[in-house]
Amino acid sequence: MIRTISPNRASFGRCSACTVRSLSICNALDQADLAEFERISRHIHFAPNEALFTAGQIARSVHSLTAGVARLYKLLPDGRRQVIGFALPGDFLGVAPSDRYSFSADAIDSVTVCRLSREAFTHFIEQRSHFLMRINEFAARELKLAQEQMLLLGRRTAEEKVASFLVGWRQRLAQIGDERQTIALPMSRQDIADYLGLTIETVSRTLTRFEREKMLIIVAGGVRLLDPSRAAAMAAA
Amino acid sequence: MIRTISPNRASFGRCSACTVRSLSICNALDQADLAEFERISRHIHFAPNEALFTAGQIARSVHSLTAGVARLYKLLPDGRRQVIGFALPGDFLGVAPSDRYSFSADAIDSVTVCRLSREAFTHFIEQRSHFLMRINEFAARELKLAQEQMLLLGRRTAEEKVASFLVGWRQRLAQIGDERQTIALPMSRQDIADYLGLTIETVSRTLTRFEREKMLIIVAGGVRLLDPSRAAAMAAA
DNA sequence: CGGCCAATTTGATCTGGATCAATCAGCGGG
DNA sequence: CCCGCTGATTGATCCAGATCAAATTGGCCG
Repeated sequence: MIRTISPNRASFGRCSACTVRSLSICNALDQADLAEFERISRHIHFAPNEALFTAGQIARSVHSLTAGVARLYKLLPDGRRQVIGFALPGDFLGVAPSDRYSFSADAIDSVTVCRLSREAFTHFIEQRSHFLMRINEFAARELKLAQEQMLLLGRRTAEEKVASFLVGWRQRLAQIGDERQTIALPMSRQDIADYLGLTIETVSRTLTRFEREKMLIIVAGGVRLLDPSRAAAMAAA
Repeated sequence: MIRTISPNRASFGRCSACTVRSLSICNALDQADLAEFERISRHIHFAPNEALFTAGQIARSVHSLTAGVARLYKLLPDGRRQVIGFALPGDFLGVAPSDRYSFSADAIDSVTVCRLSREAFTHFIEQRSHFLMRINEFAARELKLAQEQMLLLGRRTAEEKVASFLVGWRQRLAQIGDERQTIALPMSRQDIADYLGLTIETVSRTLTRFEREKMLIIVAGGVRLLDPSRAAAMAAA
C-alpha cells in the first residue's frame, strides 16, 4: 500500500510553519502579511468524498489546498461528468470571474485546506501587488494546463491520453516533492476516465495492456513505471 | 456577404480614441496611465492567415486585439491540431506562465493588435494594482472558458458540440456589440472542427442537418439562427 | 464570362472506443 | 474465516464519428 500524498502533516496552527507554503500562493508573503493571512483564514478538514464546494453555489470562499488530493469537475444535466483537474497541496482554488463556483470540488482522500472568505481575500490582495502577481502566476499556470488538456481531449487517442496522464501526474507529484518509484493514484478509475474523456473500461484495458507490454506494473493505489521513456514518447506524440 | 467583425475601425493613433478600450484590459487605466500605455505599445496589422506568434518561440510580446479575429491553437508533432480559442477585439493574449509562447496565434481575417514588449508590460503592471486586477479578471474569464471547453471536448456529442459552439460564439459576438441576425463565422470549417475535436466532414454534416431541420440557414460567411431556443437547449444538455 | 483552385458538401465504408454484460479482487464487518 | 459490497477487469457487440472518395460550390482572376 502507498502512503497518502501529503508533504505537510499538519499546518494546523501557524502559517509560518506551513510545509506547503513555498508551493502555495503564500510564498509571496512576508512575516507581517503572513500573520494577517493567518488571521483571516481557517483550516478545514474534509473526509474522503466530502464536497469542498459545489458548482452553482454562491462562491463565499477561496481555498488553498494544504494536504490531500481533490477532484475538480463539471456535470451535464444528464449526469455526464468531466473532471477538469486534480488539486494537490499548494494548489489554489479561487481564480474565478463570477460570484458563483463554476465547478465542483471534492476530497478524494483526506484533505485539508486554508479557507478564506472571498471578501476578506479580495480586500487582502488589493494593496499587495506582490501577492496579486503570485495569484496571476497561478492563474497563468492553470490556464496553460487547461489548454494542454484541451489538446489531449480533442486530438489524442485513448492510449496517448492514458500515457500523458501518467507522465503529467508523475511530474506534478515530483513538483510537490513526491519522487517515489511508484506513482500514487489516489483517484478512482472512473475519475481518470472522466478526466481523459474516456470510459472506465477503456482506461482499465489500456493500463492492462501497458502492463502486458511491460511499460508498467499496476499495484495497489498506483502504478510503477518500468519504461518511463516509452511512456514519455507516447505522451509527446 | 457579411461585414468583417471590427467594432473599431481604426484605433491607429491614440489609445484614448480606442473603440475597444471598454472591452479590453485598458479599461482599468486613467488618462495618465493610458498615455504611458500608448508610449510603450505599438499598433500592428496582420493580413489574413499571417502569424501573430508561434508556439515555442520566446515570448517577447503581449498583445491586445483591437480588430479582427485570430485563431489560437496547439499542434502535435504529427500535425494534429487543436484550436484552443478564437480571439476577438478586446481579448488579451499575454497571460502565460513561461517565457515561451505555449500556443500559436494567427489572423483569420484582417487583424490589428496593440503589441507591447513583455518586459515593458511587466514593468507597467507592477505598480498599478487596478490594472493587475483587471488582468486577473481576464485570466479568470479565460480559465472558465477553457474549463467549459474541456467539458465540451470530453463529454459532448458532435451535435451538442456544434450547437454549443454556435450559441457561445453568438454570445461572444453580442458582447462586443455585434448583434446582427446572422452569426458571422469568419473561421473555416476546419478551424471549427479543430476547435470542437471533430472532423470537417462531421461539422459540415451537422450544420447541413441543422439546416434541414430548420434550426438555421447556412449563408455566405455565417449562419442565420432560425430557432435559437432549440440551439440553446442542445447546447445546455 | 469562363476556367481554376480551394473550400465545402455529400456519399460509402470502416473502426476506436462505447456500451452491455459478466466475472474477479480486495477489504471491512460479523 | 466467510460473506457481501464496491471497484476493477475482461469479454462480446455495437455505433458515432472517422476515414476514404467524389462531387459541388463559390470566389477570383484573366
